[in-house]
Amino acid sequence: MSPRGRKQAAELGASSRRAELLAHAAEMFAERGFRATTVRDIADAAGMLSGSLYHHFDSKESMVDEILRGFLDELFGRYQEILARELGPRQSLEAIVIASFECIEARRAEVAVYQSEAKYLMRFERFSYLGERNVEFRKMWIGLFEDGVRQGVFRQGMDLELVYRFVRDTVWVAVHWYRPEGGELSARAIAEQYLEILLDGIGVGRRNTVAKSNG
Amino acid sequence: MSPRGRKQAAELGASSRRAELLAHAAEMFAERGFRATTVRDIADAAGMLSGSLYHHFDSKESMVDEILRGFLDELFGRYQEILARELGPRQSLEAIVIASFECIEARRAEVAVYQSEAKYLMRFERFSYLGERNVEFRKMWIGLFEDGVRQGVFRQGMDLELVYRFVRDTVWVAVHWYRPEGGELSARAIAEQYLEILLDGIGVGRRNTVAKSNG
DNA sequence: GTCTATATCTAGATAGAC
DNA sequence: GTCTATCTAGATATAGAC
Repeated sequence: MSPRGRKQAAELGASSRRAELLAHAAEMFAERGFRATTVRDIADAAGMLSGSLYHHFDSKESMVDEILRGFLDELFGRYQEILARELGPRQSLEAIVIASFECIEARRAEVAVYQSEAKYLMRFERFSYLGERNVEFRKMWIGLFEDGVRQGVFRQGMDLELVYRFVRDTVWVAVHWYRPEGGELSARAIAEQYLEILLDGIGVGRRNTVAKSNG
Repeated sequence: MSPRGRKQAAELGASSRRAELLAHAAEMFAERGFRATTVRDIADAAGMLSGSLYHHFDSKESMVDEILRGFLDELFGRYQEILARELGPRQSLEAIVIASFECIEARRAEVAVYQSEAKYLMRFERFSYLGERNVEFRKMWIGLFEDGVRQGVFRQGMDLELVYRFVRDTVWVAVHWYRPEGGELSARAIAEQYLEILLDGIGVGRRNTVAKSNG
């Protein structure tokens, strides 16, 4: 083997070990939470001792950082790509919801870590990008809804800030119960059912019968 | 003051101190998470030293236990009460959603603790009641939706397990952003907007236009 | 009922041998 | 690249004085 070949193999070996450690870490951060997971837990899962882990990462924080950056970059790229296609508000909404559920399917652990730890981590300067991403995501969603209302495909008179929060939350909390392995429901199938509820509602016919509050 | 009066005052003092400590604990568990909150944090907030806290509670676990039991008992009682009124599926749904948002308003910290810590705590025997409550809540919701479909007020052909999860999640995750103090939106006002989305959807007219998956 | 002092444990992280 | 050994900090919890 040439020196170059050896070097490449070594790098591949090192990076695959890194990836393996990250995968274990993501799984455990998702399952028990970031703070409840010890570096010993992660090292154990990978069959090494905690000291050895520091050859690959310089802290537990660096691990969660890498996990979150990777996930957010991909997700944001995917959303941008869909919007760039200019399908119109309704089809963009559908594509984005489907992409989100597919993301849950493909990167369950990462999504769960983001979902349950972002709020806590955001307070540290190192993780300020989490807040920035939130702003971007919000702008994207609200813009989509505004377009939809303007074009007459979404109802008028809704509080779009609320709509945004409901959609965002409902899509992402699914990560806590969605297990593609066991059941038969594909990400697409779930997305379709969800979109049916979101676009048409669960009621039969239009109502406007909820008693309005006095205040 | 009579001996009896003194005893009552002492008990009242003790129990109000307990309540105060629990309130601080709930606030901090909600904000930073159960494990990230130290007994020192709680004691500090109440203006005492960590050792003194153990005069009132025998462990940090006991504190979160008391918080969750109190919250779940009240919430479940409230739901039962609404169902006992036999208002029919649609009005029951509306009343339960409104009651849930009111609960978020009135007991924000407790709801947040339940929301973010139940999954972790459930694995310990001491907190097995969390799992039991989940089963009861699920039975109640699914039953409500089944009645509604049977009576023709909710659409047929929906996966009610999915509907249940979406409703449950959307209602409860609101605790992470809903701050009644600042804004003008009352719990009732949010519940109404939410019910409008849930019952009628955000789309204009019926569609059935989501491309069905091939699988 | 609170304080002081401290026992005990567990965590993240480092240094140097192999 | 992994192991052994260990440092340091911070956590829960306890005991006994006041």
